[in-house]
Amino acid sequence: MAVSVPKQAESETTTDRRPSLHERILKDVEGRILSGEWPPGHRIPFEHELTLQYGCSRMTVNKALTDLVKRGLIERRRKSGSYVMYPHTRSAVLEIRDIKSEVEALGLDYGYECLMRTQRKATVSDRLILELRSTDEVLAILARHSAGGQPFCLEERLINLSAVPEAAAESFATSAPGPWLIGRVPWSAAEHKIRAVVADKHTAGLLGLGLGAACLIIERRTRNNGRYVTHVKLTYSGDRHELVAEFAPTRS
Amino acid sequence: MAVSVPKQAESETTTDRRPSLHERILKDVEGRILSGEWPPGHRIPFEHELTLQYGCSRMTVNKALTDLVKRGLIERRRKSGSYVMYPHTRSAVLEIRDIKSEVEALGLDYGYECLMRTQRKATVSDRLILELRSTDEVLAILARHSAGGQPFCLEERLINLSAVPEAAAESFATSAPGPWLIGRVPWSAAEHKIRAVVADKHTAGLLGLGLGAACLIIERRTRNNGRYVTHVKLTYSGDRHELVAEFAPTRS
DNA sequence: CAGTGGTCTAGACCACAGT
DNA sequence: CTGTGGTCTAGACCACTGC
Repeated sequence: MAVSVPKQAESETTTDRRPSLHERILKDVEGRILSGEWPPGHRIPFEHELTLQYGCSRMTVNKALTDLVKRGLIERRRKSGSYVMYPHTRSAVLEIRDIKSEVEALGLDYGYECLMRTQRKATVSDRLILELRSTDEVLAILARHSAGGQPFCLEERLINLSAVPEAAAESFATSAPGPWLIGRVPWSAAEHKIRAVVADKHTAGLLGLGLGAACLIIERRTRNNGRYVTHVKLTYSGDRHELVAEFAPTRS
Repeated sequence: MAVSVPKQAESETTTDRRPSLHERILKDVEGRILSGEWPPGHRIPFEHELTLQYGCSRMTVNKALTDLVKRGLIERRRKSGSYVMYPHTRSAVLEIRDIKSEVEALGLDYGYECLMRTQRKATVSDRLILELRSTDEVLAILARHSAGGQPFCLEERLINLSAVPEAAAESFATSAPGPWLIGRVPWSAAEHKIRAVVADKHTAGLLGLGLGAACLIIERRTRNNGRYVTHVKLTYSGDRHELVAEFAPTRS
């Protein structure tokens, strides 16, 4: 019969045990890396050494170090040890939010209106964008989001009706397709393209901009189960809107 | 004395054991979620049930499910169970690459030239941007990156010399400060702002653009050890450059 | 060959939230 | 009170790799 083992083996800093042990180990090592004490290329202690330092089992140490690998801070090689990674590619987490919450976060009233809604057989352009067969049908929507009574963002959306047939029954007259799709369709991957353009006459008119104004364009194509579900092109007034991205030391 | 336990307890799909067991469990559950078989709100099997299904210990199941929590796919509540998350905020991983590799990835020759380099006591503007004291010194650099002989991107950089005193000895005449900093200064966090503007006369001249061209601006402020290390403003020609972001189901 | 990490086990105790 | 997840242990076997 197995013996009940005392929980804490104690090293020295025995106070606050709110954070779990593997979390504390992770933070300790992370701290030494970020402070520069352990520079890129430095070999961090072996698992069995940390095991002794923290008075815990190898699984616990392993969990912390495995997490650090996922965060891209260290790299581990068998027989050799664990090394602080050289920062090579940096990634930023760009949070693509729901437009309504985006507007409300600015403390403004949100408005939505559907300017156009067409159901059609996929055109050549549609087929290129969503990788469709010519027999597929799509729903094309042009809508405008507003903030505080002013035009905020133009949405040009294409929905693959073969992937989301229920969308055909929705009018999207008073609520945007984005949130509807999010609540209904499981997502697995998406690609984003971000670029700047000068507003053309049509866009400028719909967004209430002067001719020649700069616009920020975000295009997103969402994939699930091996096919593209939807494509959306969002056009923002360039000087009224700013994308903010937080940094993340993600693995790459 | 502990008994050596047979490694595999086998359920049914016993073939390929290249992927580890916890990885297989993770993929299985992930697959059911992404396929829509387990929709948002669905309660996935308890750990002890999966333990039986896969014929493994609870730790192995727990590892898989803990990973799914970190990926934002499920949520776990004690006494209640584990539930498929409703997708609320979606995040995209925006990869901010080194400009040189960016250019070379396009198959073009990369060029760099330093247009201005000033070392000075922090101005009011500098102090606001990097949160400095008035006694701090900064290095200000204006540089141009080119691709295939054409101007590609303008870099306006500010380096906090209190954080990186070694930078004062660098001329940055023939190599960009970005890669130099990356190899030298540990990073912990950064903020990005992305927006579109119309090129002013000066910028248009330096980038070889027509008046009124749209530009994509990326500003990045890098933090380490509680202070800002550097700030950089990159100005790209809007229609020649496109930011690409991959999707990531990161926790939020 | 020997040492490292990768993975797994069969238990255990605890915190917490429903009932 | 009971059942769930959160964490941890003291082992174990294996794959890989540098010597």
